[in-house]
Amino acid sequence: MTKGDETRDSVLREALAQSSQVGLRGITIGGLADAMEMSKSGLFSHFGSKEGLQSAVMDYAAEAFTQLVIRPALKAPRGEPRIRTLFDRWLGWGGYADYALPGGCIFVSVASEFDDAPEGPVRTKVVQLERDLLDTIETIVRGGITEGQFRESTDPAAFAHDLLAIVLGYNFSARLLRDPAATGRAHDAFDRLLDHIRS
Amino acid sequence: MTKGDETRDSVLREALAQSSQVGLRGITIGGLADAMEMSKSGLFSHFGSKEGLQSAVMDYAAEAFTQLVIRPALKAPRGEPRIRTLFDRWLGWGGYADYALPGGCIFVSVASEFDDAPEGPVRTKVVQLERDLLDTIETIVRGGITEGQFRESTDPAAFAHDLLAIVLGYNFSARLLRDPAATGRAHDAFDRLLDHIRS
DNA sequence: CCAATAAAAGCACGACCGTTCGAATCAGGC
DNA sequence: GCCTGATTCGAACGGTCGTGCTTTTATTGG
Repeated sequence: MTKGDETRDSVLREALAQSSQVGLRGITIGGLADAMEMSKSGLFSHFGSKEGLQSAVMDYAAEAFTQLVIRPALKAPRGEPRIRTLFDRWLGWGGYADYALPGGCIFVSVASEFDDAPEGPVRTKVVQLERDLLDTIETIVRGGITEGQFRESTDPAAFAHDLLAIVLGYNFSARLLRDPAATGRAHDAFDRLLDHIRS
Repeated sequence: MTKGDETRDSVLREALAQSSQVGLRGITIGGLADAMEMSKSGLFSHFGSKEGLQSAVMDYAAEAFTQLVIRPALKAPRGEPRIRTLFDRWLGWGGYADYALPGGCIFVSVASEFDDAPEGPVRTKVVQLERDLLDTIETIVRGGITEGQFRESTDPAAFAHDLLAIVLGYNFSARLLRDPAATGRAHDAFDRLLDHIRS
């Protein structure tokens, strides 16, 4: 990895951390340059535009999420263990990297930030990544159906949607309200969701 | 109502509409002034600071929500009809006023915006209003328990949390993904949630 | 109708925004 | 160890941000 790629990478790591707290729109070239102790223009030249930076952050986040959440889940046995691993890691993946995401899951933070945004490359990317995430969940569910662990009548898309809703609710309780019961409730909801599709 | 209060009110209406789309942080004194066709300073003088404006917007939103969602729910019979009315109106309250909230429920939009924000008067207000909303749901659930419609063992706080999660998920699917199945899924999830507490 | 008061406008400010560009500095291949 | 290209920097740009003043205009009570 060349020097340029190296700084680009560490800039993205910092940008991801900041985005998880203030959103993709909240990050600032100047603020990022300060945190990295480099010049605005030097940092800027790696991305060409703020949109380019935002897109790069989302790509970087997707890569990290794949490595820290999805890959470990796919290593677990098909069906319930796999979906449970995904859920557990998802709730806490901000803490699993050598760096941290102080603002929790960025896919949650960013979702409502772009829900009413006009069409544009960043929104398109956000939507696509969220869809990819739902697709992954659906695939795992389908695997569980094939295994016979989950009912034939299970609707994978509905399950994925409901699972995402649980994570959104968890984020609300844990981060906004700082409710200590958040984790327990999320797991309860998850168990109930699983009960419904178990055969 | 004096002239000043009148303009203040219409500014808040516009500010609420904008906030539902771009968030409380996304609104701008200048942008608001343009939309109202008045000067920045004239508009500014009604609120004293941007924080003051943001707080006022949340108060205004709470008032509208009470009138358009909570009050109609409380007019419905206790128990299931009441909680169902709340849910239905909640999903669509952006369209119920003579003005519209083009960005949907502002309590949803704003939740993740402030979840990692440092303590401050606006965050405090947001948290308090969200808590009030959960309290209202809990009270309605307790009413249903008293009526005998809901199980004695029902946990009103957990129900309120789960209901909120459904709305968050609905917002995600409907507004970010623009999934036409969003409404149906939200109602399905709501029915399942009710099934669980019905006696 | 006029005076007292409230509301709105005009203007300027310092700070920060994203972006451009030319100059300085550095890295790696010969 | 130099040459070339990659990388970073410094300074500046036009804009917009929130906010403070002073002045002008509108409203209202007597």
